[in-house]
Amino acid sequence: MNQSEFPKNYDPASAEKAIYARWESSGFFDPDTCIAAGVTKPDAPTFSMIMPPPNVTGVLHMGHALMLTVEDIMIRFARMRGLRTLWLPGTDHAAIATQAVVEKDIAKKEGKSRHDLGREELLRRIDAFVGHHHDVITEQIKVMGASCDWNREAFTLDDARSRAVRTVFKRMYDDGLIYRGNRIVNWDPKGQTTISDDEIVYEERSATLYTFKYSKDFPIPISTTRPETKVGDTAVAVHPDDERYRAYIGKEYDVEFCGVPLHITVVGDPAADPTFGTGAVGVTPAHSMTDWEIAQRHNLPARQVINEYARMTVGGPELKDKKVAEAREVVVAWLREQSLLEKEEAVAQSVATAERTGGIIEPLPKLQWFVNVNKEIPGRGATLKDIMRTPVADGRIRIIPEHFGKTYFHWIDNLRDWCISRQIWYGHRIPVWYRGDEIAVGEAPAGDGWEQDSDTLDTWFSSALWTFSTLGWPDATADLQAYHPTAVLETGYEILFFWVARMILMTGYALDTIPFSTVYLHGTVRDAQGRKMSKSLGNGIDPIEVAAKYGADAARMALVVGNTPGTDSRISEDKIRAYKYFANKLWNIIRFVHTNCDNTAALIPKSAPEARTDADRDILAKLSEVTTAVTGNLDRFVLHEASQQVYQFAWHELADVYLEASKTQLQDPALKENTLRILLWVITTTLKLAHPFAPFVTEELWGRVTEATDPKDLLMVQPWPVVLP
RNA sequence: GGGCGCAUAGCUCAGCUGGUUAGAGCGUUGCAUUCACAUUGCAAAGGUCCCUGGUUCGAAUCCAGGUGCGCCCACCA
Repeated sequence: MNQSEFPKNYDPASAEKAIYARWESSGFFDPDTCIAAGVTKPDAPTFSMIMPPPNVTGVLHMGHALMLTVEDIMIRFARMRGLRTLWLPGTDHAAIATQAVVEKDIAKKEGKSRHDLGREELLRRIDAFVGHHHDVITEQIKVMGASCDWNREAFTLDDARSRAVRTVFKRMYDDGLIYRGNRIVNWDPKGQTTISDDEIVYEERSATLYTFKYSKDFPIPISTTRPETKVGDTAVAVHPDDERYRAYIGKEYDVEFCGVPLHITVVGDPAADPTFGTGAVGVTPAHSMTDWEIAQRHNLPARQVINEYARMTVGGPELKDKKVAEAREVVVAWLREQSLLEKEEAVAQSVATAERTGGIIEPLPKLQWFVNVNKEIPGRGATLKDIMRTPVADGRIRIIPEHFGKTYFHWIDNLRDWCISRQIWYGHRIPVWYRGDEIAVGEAPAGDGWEQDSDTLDTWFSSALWTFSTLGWPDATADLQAYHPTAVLETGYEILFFWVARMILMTGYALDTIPFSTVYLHGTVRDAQGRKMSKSLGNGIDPIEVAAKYGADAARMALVVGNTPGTDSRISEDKIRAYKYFANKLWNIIRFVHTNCDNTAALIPKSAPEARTDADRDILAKLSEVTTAVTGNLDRFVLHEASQQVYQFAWHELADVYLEASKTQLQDPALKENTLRILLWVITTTLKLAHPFAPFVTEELWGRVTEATDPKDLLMVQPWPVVLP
């Protein structure tokens, strides 16, 4: 082989695309093909992972790149160890996020709202948007080298997943776990929809705490930051042991507050904190979660005074139809006028806002669908909370890093019923049909006059089914049988609650098993200064650009080396460049052997060759050591150690020490051939060890050393090196 | 208010169940180099392992307290 065929430096840009195409055309991403071709034994144990589906809202970022890298390392390792390995890819419809992006775009370009377009037209537009992003995303996944099975690709909103959603919904409804109820929900007036507790972002703001009485005759002053809601008060709550107010408990008063007649009952409730404000709470059941609960305990009526557009619905012309902020001023002015205002204090307040739209959340009573997490499941002797807690508590599900288990339990302990209905159009429509007083659940009923619930389901409802809906459930498919429960769920710690917990819930409920036995949580990828990457800061590093410039292998290594699970990491171009150099180092190790040997393929030993010099013995011993260490670390998911060990060995043992020693040994005719055998043995083993981390360059070099062209000779399906005892 | 985590070389971080002179990458400094690679090699400098106390033959590692950061949760009216 001459110089032009083996250039001095590795050029990832020209090699990677062709290598991925070879992998894909081999069909070995699909475990069925592996079995058919004989690279995997049909009775081999399985190793399966379902890819956390990226949102079709955007394109891939560094967080996705980290996810794909970690998962691909696990998958390639498993495949090379001879396991029946499945990595199933997919994308997520991300209901609220996607609809919000498309609506915003239409508003900007055409000045139209969703109501101008209508439900069908909006959905058509969203589908077009989603189709485009899906294609971009799948290309990007390939750029990163992900060896996932595209034959089994899934989408959270396709027909198969829809059927799974309807089936679970129906079953839960029949079990009384899904119910419709009038409850206080987090209403986002900007997005015109309900959102879950987890989609709320609290913002620290300064506010004024007003202390006043409803009227001159009312005996108890109250404090609030939201005087405008007081027109909806039906009670005042005081602590039952509070001496100051005990005498008033049970008394009822009629007052006129800012032109609105109120009927106030004084109740004793432990929720009232005697040390806060005046120790008495004005209870507004319709516009506060806490107050709603107080009202439930004392059978108090709820009176809605704010509508879906955050405007007042009661009072005279000075109040009615006003936005809440304006109404507040009106009420405060009235209080001053009436000399009812006793105190004004500046306080810090955390305001609930919607994660997606930034709108200030207005708690409202609404008819919504809920999942009851505290009800005993018929015939199971357990609640959904129990189902979430038990497998983690008893160790059937292992969370890495371990300490997230504590956070997980803490979250479950504080969990309330899950509101699953959303007032948006994009998503799984709630599978409930109404006709007068009749109700049908699950599938559309025959006959005329039925109308389907207009709401859609929370995205996480369908995501929660992901490990089994992707494998064909509710049918008892061969895939479901073979690959479920999956081996590992690898995802970011920020969605432990959103997603991981709910997968455990749904799988435990629907299949009476666990969705996965290991949860591997990765941290957030930050920039070199430790800031989160964001569009507004403009500090994002695009993984696709990086892959083009330095190679996907370099990006993968940079993301994994020194990055422990559950911990945020920093990435910079400097770090990525360092691993581009590593790929080049591997390249030149092989290049060196090529310049000294023109029949590498024929000389590759079948088993460990004999050592004749101290240098030989030393490198073979080191090779065994690193093989054992890397294998052990990959088995335990300690990727940051394993990747570093490969790097260290290839560069500082093989290249720096043995290659140098081999230069003199190659001059000795008595040693030359054996030295080449050892070199080839060590090199081929090293390529195998490095392959999960840097799949492209190792595959390329493997081809150059073995000169083999049969798909079965691809490095990706070679057996993992074994250390003989 | 409740919970979780972090503090180790100039920078970014490893360091498992406590055990020789505490490690890596990047950076810095010096030397080398027509020899696989300058995307190189060799070498060097650089650390009270945040503080205090405890357990121990022995602590970066375990325990308690403190200080400083960060994150998550929450019904602060």
